[in-house]
Amino acid sequence: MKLGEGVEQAIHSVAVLAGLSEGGVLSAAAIAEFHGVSVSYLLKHLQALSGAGILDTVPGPKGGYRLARLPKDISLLDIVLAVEGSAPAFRCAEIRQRGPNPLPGKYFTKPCGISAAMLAAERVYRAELAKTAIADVLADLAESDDGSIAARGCAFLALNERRTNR
Amino acid sequence: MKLGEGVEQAIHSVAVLAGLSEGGVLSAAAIAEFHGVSVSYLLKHLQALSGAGILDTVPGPKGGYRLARLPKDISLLDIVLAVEGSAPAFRCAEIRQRGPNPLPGKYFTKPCGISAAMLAAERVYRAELAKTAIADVLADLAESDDGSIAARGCAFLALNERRTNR
DNA sequence: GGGATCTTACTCGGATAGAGCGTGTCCGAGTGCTGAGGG
DNA sequence: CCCTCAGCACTCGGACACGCTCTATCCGAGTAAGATCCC
Repeated sequence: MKLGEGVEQAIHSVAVLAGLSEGGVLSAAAIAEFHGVSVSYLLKHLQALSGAGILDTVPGPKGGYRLARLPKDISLLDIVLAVEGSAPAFRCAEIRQRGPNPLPGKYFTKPCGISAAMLAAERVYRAELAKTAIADVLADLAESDDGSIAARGCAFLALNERRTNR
Repeated sequence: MKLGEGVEQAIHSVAVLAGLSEGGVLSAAAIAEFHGVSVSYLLKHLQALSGAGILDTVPGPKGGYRLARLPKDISLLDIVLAVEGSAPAFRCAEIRQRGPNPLPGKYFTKPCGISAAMLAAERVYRAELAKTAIADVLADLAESDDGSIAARGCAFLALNERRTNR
């Protein structure tokens, strides 16, 4: 029951990317510097997000990343699944079918009740994450912020945002 | 986002232990054989359950494990937390406070909205697990079972259950 | 002066080492049973 | 025959290697910008 550290980096990266204007991109190096993390490592997760269709990439000089969808259409679940993989956390190995005197498989047509309960809890978890979009997170932040955090973000964007003709 | 393999073993072990009669115990070796898993490894998790107050241990020859509470008072969450630890899956490292131009900490009195959303989802997950008790799992199994699975379990218990005077 | 072309520098992308944690195993401490010996 | 006591075998408990995933890093392929050269 542990989430990798890259999840936090990925979510924050998406949040920052949500702040740039139409047609603007941000290089991975800039995002990494803003968060004080390793560039190479952040790239790994940005690539995962790109592969999942959450981010678009612009290659070449003056290239970088930008959102592929609107912030309101990117949920936390999308990001978590892209980075951590979509495999369920609980995997039933059907150990009840092992042991010295295993029953024929026909008696185990119904999935294990334990597995069902665990997966049900996981569905609830994912549903909760799916309810929260990046746009919601930004809205909550703007509400509690007196302007300082937003100002720092804007200053960073003004310095590092790149316009692209595509 | 991954649960250890021991969680499944632990839950099934508790389910088996729920089937023995008042005052009966089951050795770790018997449980491991029934599930076809390593004895030494299962012991690790049984000890965790014991330390969490879910199981009682009876030392010495003819000793073993038994439930410390009624099956209806043991939730899946109890078992998962005992085996996996109670630390939250998502840990906020506050990377938004890092980087080249960090703001003073006083601007970050409110917890990170991202962290709040992730932890909220986790609370929902745990609440769902807490709703399901071992007794519920056994009841569901008895409902879909034609008797074969229960019969195998009873045969195993009759062979390996030990009476203790304590 | 304008346009095409070549070089160049910068970007992302995938393949490659190292660390931490889960997995699997082992040996030691503790305890109740069991048998022998004495009363 | 019954009680006491010592030995013992079996149990759980904690300490010890191994493998895999996550973390962190490097080098290579691709591309658009910019300078250069020709018309």
